[in-house]
Amino acid sequence: METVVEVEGNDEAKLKECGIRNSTSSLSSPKQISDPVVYKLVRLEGDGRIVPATDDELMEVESLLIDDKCQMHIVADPGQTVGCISNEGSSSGIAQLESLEGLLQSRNKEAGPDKLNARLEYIKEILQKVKEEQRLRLACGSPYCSSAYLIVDSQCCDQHDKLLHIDAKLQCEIPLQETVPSLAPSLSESHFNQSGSFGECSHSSDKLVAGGSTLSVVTTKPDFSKLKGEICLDNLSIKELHETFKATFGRETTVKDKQWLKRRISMGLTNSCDVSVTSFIIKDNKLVKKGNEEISNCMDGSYAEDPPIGNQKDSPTSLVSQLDYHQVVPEKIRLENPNLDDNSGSDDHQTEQRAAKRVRKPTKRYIEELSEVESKESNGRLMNLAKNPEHGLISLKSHVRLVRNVPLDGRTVVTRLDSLGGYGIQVPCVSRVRRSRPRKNFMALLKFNPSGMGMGATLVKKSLGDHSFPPDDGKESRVLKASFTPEHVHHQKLNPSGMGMEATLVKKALGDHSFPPDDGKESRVLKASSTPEHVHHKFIGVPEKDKQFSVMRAIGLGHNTELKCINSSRDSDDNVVTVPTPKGGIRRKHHRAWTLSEVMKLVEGVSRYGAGRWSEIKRLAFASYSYRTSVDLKDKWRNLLKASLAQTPQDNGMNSRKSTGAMPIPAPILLKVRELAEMQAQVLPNLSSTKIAGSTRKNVHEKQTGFL
DNA sequence: GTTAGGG
DNA sequence: CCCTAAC
Repeated sequence: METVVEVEGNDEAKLKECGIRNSTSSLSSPKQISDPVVYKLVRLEGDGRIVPATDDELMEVESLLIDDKCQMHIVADPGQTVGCISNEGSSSGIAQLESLEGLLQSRNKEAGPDKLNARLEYIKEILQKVKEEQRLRLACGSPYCSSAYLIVDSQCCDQHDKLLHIDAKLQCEIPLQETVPSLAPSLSESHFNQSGSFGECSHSSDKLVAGGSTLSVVTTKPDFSKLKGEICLDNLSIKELHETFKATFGRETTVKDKQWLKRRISMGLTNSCDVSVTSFIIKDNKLVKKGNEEISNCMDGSYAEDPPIGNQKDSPTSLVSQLDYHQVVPEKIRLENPNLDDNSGSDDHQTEQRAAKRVRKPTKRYIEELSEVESKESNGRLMNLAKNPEHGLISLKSHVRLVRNVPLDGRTVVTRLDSLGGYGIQVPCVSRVRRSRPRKNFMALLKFNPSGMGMGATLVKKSLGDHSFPPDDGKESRVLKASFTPEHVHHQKLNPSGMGMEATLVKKALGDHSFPPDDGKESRVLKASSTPEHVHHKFIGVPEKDKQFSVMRAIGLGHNTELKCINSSRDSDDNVVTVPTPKGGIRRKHHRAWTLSEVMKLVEGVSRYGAGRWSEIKRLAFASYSYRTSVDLKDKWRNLLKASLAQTPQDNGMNSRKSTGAMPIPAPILLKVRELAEMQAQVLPNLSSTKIAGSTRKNVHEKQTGFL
């Protein structure tokens, strides 16, 4: 058998190429492959010798690279080990490939001090270049900065070093969904799997190599693994490792642990590059598979921790949030690259299922909340810091995580000057801009609250013209809810009322139109979330002109009426916002319980037009129910579906939980719901079978007789 | 503006 | 029901 492998002819040149090419992410470019200096294609003879590759082979490789299946163009010949190897100083490229490991070791032995120094120089250069590239890339808005990078970041538990590279990381604030070009991950993925020496958290390369059938990809993907761990660093002395470390991180280390050093260095290099991800597999919301042991390695801190500086341990919370984060990101990547699961096998099923669903990126709220948590967390640590300056790095870590969160959103990164252990450090953080509507002036609101520092203030805006309140306004009164989340300690100082201040303003819809709706819809609920920061701002800043708009109006208009209504849930008439349900819960007043006939109409509509055509259904079947929006229909259908699926197994006539207080939905209807669901569920996957589609959900015009 | 899905 | 991202 013959195998084409890639041999680098010049170690240093290769390194340069790594930095540049990596950052440009231009893969599989023929000219790169044929770069006479950097790459040399060779053929691996059956006896293990390498001979120069022919042009034909070269072409073949190119085509492989272009092929989008190239991710696994790996030649795994039994008994033959090939690799993306470095054959430094030997352009002839003849080497014995007894095993990749052996070769690499021998190669390392060749590396004298001079070579090492040169390499270190290039490490620096690379870091520089990568940073530059990333910076440029950011400027151009190029999406190539892989989120993998971020994952790497969080994946390896110890992060405080990364503070040194914060600026580099900031370059990576690219919206998540754009981060994975279809081709690149494939390549890098497999490549990554091969090299296996990913960051600190991986020991798998040992196993890979030792395992016998070592694979390799023919790829132009820059491979820092050559620099990493088992390869370059393996045989370095502690001192050399220290040098490398310094070159990589820009700081000294006193760590004597070789293993640790190697991992740190390799991670440092890795993080500066466009590294592929997915040493993790997400399964059942847990990290499993490849990442398994690596993760645990991280967790036990034996590898990832920085012994000398390190009193720090990852707190459970930080760990959790890291994992949590993983759940968000890699899944996305995996979805876009189903191939990546090739060797995971077990969760193919899940992947398929998930692939069917629309992928959502984490919501702003999620990010904000996460950020908030971390912010608090880090602040708490800051407090400790005062007493225990030695622990400074802990808070550094948490702040670094903030950085990590930023790019998810593509949100502007702001930095705030935090005082960490006496040092002023520009710490990037999510600017928690309030969402949606401009914030209302809560302070004004509070003035009306007799309790002053309201733990909670509720204003009920009474309807002025109740009778004229149209039942089918569509939008009914909604709640203005403002919650203050205490965030930073010093911020709390600004907030005299202290903690947990919450104000809820309920504004009742006005029958007349003297009260223009805030947003075009009448008395829509205004929900604003504010941190004490915002309160602070209110004191200082000039309120936007409409900032106090609705509240002021609410207060002003309501006059005494409103004050009366404060905290007095008057359910006497329909002015109230909430209404108690039979079983003690409360429900929005104007919630309209779904009547049976409505449900039936809905089911019928779905049967006719298909689930998903909510607007269609709304228009045609619910024309007279103006208070039911298409979203309502959708929600209701969802609930019905859930109910039908949950209930049918046991097959009770009615919902097993009648205590719900909700109108029980007759079994027949639920059955019908499930039927429809199944029918349409079958249709959706195979788009090819148009016949079924036509009969069930397409053909809106086709008037099937309803089911009811 | 609609739809899907999480909260 | 609400909200928000995806479409």
